[in-house]
Amino acid sequence: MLETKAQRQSDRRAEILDAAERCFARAGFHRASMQDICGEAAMSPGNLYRYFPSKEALIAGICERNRAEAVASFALVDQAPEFFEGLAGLARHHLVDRTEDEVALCAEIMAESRRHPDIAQLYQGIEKDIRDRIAGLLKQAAGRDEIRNDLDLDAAASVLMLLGDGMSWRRSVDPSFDAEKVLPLILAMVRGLLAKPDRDAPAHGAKS
Amino acid sequence: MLETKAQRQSDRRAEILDAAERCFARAGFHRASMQDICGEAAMSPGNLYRYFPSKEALIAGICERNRAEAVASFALVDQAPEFFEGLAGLARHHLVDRTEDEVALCAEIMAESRRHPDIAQLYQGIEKDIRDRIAGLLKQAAGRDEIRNDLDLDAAASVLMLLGDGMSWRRSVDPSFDAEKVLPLILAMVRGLLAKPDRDAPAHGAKS
DNA sequence: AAAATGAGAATGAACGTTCACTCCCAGTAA
DNA sequence: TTACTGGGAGTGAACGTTCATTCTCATTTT
Repeated sequence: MLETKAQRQSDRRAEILDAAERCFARAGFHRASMQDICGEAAMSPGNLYRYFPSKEALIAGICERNRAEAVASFALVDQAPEFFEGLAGLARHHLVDRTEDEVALCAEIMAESRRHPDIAQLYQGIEKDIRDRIAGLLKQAAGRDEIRNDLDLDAAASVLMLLGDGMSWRRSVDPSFDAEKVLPLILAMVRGLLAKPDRDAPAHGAKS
Repeated sequence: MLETKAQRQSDRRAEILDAAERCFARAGFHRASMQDICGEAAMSPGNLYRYFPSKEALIAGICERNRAEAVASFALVDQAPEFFEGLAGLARHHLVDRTEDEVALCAEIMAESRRHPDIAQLYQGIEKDIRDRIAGLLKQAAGRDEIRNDLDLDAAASVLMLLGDGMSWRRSVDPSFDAEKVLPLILAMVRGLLAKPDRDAPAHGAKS
């Protein structure tokens, strides 16, 4: 009884967020009006406002969902047999397999976090979370002797995040960008940065 | 006479663009109103509209200026004695030396180009220009035998641009990001990607 | 005088949000 | 069964505000 009530509410909220995601990905935050979202969600404004108190709350809700998803993807990588393999899987998952809409939405959130202080705080929380997980990954790998141990892990984590941002942005801004094609270069580059210099790295394939 | 007229007009336009840049960097495109810009430029709306026909035209004007500046910075690098040195200089100029406002503005333009088709076209023109110049740099370096010659230059150019975007975004989104600290890692990484494998690369300094 | 330059109030559209109201249905008393 | 009722779900017109843009008129320059 009570359960189903709460469940229904939660489902409805999820539906609304789905609709909002579509609108935001299509038109951006500012150009997607509440009316648009209401239309997409097949719902009147008044009713929508019973589930979310403001447009900003929609954005926040979407952020939270993304965070949950990001965290989940890290859990998957933790189980990879070897560090670079896991990293490659994570990169592929985040940067190649994502749909246009997901990338667009991510770009939108990043852009928005530059202006709305509340969103900025939320987003930076997520960033910190992700950064910590990356640092954890690196530390673990260093412990297992899979990467060089004289690295500034903090700076290395920054580099990895920066690469992620860069690929994500390039995808969302440059229609001719081919993530699939560039990813191997990136991974080779990262390997060069992180791998122990002892075992001489093989030449990365360039001519196909 | 006629010259001074045109000059005055041009100066006035530049002043307005300066004011608009400040406003846009501070508040973003959508939240910076024309009134704000008028205030910053110490000018009435009616008068401002005599110099620029729309808000979008302001954005376009700013884009053009940035393009001109970017092109100029490439000319400087072309004169560097050696490829990696030139690249490092370019990176420093674009990613470390830039002011907060310039980075913010760049982010704003990128975000806006995702929305406004006209801006998108303009921005992609600039991107293409820059990409061509990077490709030219790489080709030249390959010709001089300064970098390996089995590279996919197109993909390598993508990687370099992606790194630039990534650093730029990280700067504008993450206040704790220290470009100065990360740049050496990035450069070492790029060197690993581009340099000829013959001469064994020295270990990049990590522990400071 | 004529043209260029400037000011600032006015305009109209778009937007997020609210509010008064309707609809639907489970529960219950007759 | 039927009639009543309380409240959550849902509606959509309206509100107040903001904003880009335009209009009208004053001032300065040629």
